Amino acid sequence: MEKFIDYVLQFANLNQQQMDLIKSKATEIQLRKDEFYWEAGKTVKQIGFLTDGVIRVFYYNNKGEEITRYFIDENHLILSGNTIDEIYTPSEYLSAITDCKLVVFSKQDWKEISETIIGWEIILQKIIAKHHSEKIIRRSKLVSQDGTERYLDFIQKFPTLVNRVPLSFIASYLGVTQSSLSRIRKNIR
Amino acid sequence: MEKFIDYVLQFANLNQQQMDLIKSKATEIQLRKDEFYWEAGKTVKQIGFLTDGVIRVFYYNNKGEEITRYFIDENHLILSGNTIDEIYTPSEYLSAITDCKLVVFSKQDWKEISETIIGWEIILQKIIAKHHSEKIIRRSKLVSQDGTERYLDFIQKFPTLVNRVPLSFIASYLGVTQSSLSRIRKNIR
DNA sequence: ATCACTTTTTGCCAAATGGCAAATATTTTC
DNA sequence: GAAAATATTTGCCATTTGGCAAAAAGTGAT
Repeated sequence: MEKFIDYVLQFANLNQQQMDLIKSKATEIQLRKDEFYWEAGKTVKQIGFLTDGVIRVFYYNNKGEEITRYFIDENHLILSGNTIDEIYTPSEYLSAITDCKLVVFSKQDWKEISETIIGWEIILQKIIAKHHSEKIIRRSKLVSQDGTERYLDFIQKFPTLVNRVPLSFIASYLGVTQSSLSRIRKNIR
Repeated sequence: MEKFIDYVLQFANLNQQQMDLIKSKATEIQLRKDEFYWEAGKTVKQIGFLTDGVIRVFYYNNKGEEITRYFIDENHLILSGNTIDEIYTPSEYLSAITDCKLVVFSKQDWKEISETIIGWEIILQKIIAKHHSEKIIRRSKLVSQDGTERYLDFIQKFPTLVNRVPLSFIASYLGVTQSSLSRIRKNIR
């Protein structure tokens, strides 16, 4: 819970009253490994903040293969697609790679909280825009790199994920097969 | 000019006064083929809308290779990075692939226009978010596709670009070499 | 029409990656 | 701690892509 308050404090000042409001509206939930947080086609009714664990975002391509689009780790808002919209139905899945803890707010409560924190709405837009830009840059870079470069880039950018995320998911994220990534790893050592 | 008004009308209603305001603030400019619209490191002072032509967005990777990140064609706002911020200095280049016509607004005028159109600010955020999401999805898809799939996807999504953009830029965008793309093209026929 | 210049295609071969299945290694469960 | 389940590595070979340079095709100016 404190983690979420700290997160917000990075971007806006909060007085005691605001903090209390946030705390009163927050619900802490847990996900066990392999549990879904979102499923494609099911409307999302909450805004979530991940305090512990790792979640992966994936979809099925037209060959029916599961493609990992990215990972979310602790201390990040879950902002896939247009979650913030009042009604949002994702076209992809979010599932827990490890056991997870989250703080969630109903959209109604979230709205109420937003309204009491001056400028929060705009700040949130900027956070989203920043996340988006980073993802675009990150995905774009992959395209012009070979497997080894992609992997080196990955471990440099997400050192804390490497040991918590199965190889197969990283491979999918990087757009190489699992066996290729295994060989790439071997060559690096 | 009318093209820009039409663009805005897709998202918001405008009365005569608002249209006149927009017209009075707009400046039409032209770019000749290969001219830069933005250069990395040079602060952007305008908001631009492309009415004719094609622009490509590119950067240099760590090997010094020019990587095309995407193309912008007519009737689109130029919204790379956080252009909308008051001060924005891009880290990439935008250059005209064909002769281009644009409508541009100084940031000051843009702000003034925004303030007279109710909800415009929010609508703009949504447009940006939508553009971003599309780019993320588009780039992500590439990663799990081979060259042929990437190219087929490209011509399906951007049929009007294929004949106006040199092969080498498309190849760079798709993350394959020029000669590979040439062979891919041959196989498709 | 010709020349100069740019873009695209092609040939040749090397390197990287994929596909599949079996062998190892690691983790989980009882 | 052993058995079962899951994840990773490896071997083998086919396919794809890259790299480089030359040839061919296309474009534009005179």
